[in-house]
Amino acid sequence: MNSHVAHVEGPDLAALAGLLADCTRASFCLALLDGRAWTAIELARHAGVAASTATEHLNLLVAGGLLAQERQGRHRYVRLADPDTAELIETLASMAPRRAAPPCSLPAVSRSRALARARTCYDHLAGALGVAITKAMTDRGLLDWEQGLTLTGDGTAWLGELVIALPPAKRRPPVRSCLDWTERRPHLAGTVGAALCRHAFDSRWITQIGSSRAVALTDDGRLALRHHLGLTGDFT
Amino acid sequence: MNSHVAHVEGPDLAALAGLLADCTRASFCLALLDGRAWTAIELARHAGVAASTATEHLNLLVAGGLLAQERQGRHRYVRLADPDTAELIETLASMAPRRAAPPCSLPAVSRSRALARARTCYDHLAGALGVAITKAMTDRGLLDWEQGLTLTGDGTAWLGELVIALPPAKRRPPVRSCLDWTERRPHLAGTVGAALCRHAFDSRWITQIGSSRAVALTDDGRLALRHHLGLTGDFT
DNA sequence: AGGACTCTTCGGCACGCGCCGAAGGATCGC
DNA sequence: GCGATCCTTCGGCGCGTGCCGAAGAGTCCT
Repeated sequence: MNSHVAHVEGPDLAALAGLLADCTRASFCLALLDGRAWTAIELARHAGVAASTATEHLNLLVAGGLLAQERQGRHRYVRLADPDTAELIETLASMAPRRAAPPCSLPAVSRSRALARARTCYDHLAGALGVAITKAMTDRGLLDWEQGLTLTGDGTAWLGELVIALPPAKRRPPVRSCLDWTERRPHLAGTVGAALCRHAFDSRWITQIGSSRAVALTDDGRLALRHHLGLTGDFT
Repeated sequence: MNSHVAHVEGPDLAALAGLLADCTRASFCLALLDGRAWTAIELARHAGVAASTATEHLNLLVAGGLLAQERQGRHRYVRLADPDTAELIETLASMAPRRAAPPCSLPAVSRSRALARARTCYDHLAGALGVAITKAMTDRGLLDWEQGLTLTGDGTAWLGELVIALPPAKRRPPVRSCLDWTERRPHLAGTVGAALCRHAFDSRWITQIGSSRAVALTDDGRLALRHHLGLTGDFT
C-alpha cells in the first residue's frame, strides 16, 4: 500500500482496510449488506459515480476477496463473498462514527425512518423490529445472554413449532449478536437469525418496501408476532 | 474522505477503515495488540518511520477513537482504546491476506518462531500454546462449541479450583473465540481468556521473552498445564 | 440489421496523503 | 544550568489514487 517497506511479517491489515477506506467502495459494501446481488450499474447509480469508476472499484473488491461476482449476459452481478465478510462489515459499521450531514429532503427523511423501523441486515432482521424480536425472544427464555449469546432448549423447541429448519452447524454460529446501527442495541444474527428472517418473508409476515432494504410488517405478521412472541408493538 | 459527496446517511465506514488503511498505522495497531501502552518513539522505531510521522499518525488514531493516550512527563503513552477495538483489529487481521515477504535473517526467523509458539494477543494467550490450551479445555468439557462458544458448568468449577475470579459480566463476553494468525485455529479470548492469561503470568507459568509479545513456558507452567489440563506438549 | 444497454479500457487530471528534516517546546537527569 | 531525550509543528515534496469522459467490446431485443 505505502511505498515504504513496513518490513513486518504477519497479516496485511492495511490492504484489507484499504479496500473499505474509500467512500464509494464503502457505499457499495453497505448497499450489499442487504444480501442481494447488485449489478455494477445499480451500485454506480447508488453511489453517484460513473460506470467506469464502479468497474474499477468492483475489480478491487473482488480481487481482495470481499465480493463474489457472477456474469450473466451483459450483466455483472456482485454480492458479498460470504457471511463472514458481511459480519466484518457489520462490525465495522457499528463502530464507525455516524456521518454528519443530516438527510433533509422529505423523501429522504421518510426513507430513513422506514429503515430505522424495520429492515434487513444481510440476511437477518434489524431496526426497531429486529431489536424488539430479539428482546422478546430473550424475555421468553428462547435466547440466553449469560455466556455470550446462546439458543436455549426452549428456543430450539420454539423453532420446531414454527417448522423452521436450521442448516447443519458449520463455521457459522447458530446465533450471533449484531449491533444495530440505529437502535444501538443488539439484534439476532447467525443462521437462526437468517432462518427466522427467511421464514418471515415466506409466511408473508413482512414484505420488502420497493427495492430498498426497508421492510413492512403485514397484518398477518403483526398477529404472528403477538401469537408467537407476545409482541404488541406497532412498527408501521 | 473522498472529495465526493457520497450523500449517504448512516455510518462512515470509510473513515474508520481509512484509519487502518495505512501500513504505518496498521503496524502501530498490531503492535499495540499486545495490550501494553507504547511510547510514540517506540512505535516509530517499530514501524521504521520518523518521530514526526508517528506523531501525525497517533493524532489521527486517537482522534478516531481507536487509541487512548496518557501523557506522563515527556512521554506520550498510547494503547488500544478498549477490548472492542482490540477485537476489531484481531478480526480484521484474521481476515487479511498474509504478507508476501518472508523474514530471512536468522534472528528474525527465531523471533517469529517464538511468536508462533506462544504469545499474548491483547490480553489473552495465543500461538500454539494458546490453541493447545483451548483444545484441552474443550476436550475436558470445560468449553462447549455447540451453540457458539460457551463456558460449561465444569468450566466454571475448574476456574474456581484455580481461584481465578472473573469480573462481573458487562458488555464484554466471558468467553469468545479469536482466530489465531499462525495456527489458523481458534483460541480462547474474552474475560475468561484474559483472566487465565493473567493467572498464568501471576503464577509464573509463563514469562515474557525480552520485550516482545512472545512468552516462554516455565517448568512450573509445564507441570501446571499437565496437572490441570492433561497437556503434555512441549512449547519450548 | 440496428439500436439500446451494460460493462470495460484508457488517457488525463487533480487532489490528498504519507513521508521527511529542521526547528522549537517540554521535561528529565546530572 | 546544561545536555539529552521525547515530542510537536511546519513547509515542502512526490506518489498514489479516485474521478471523469470517450471509445469500444459484448449482449439483448425487436
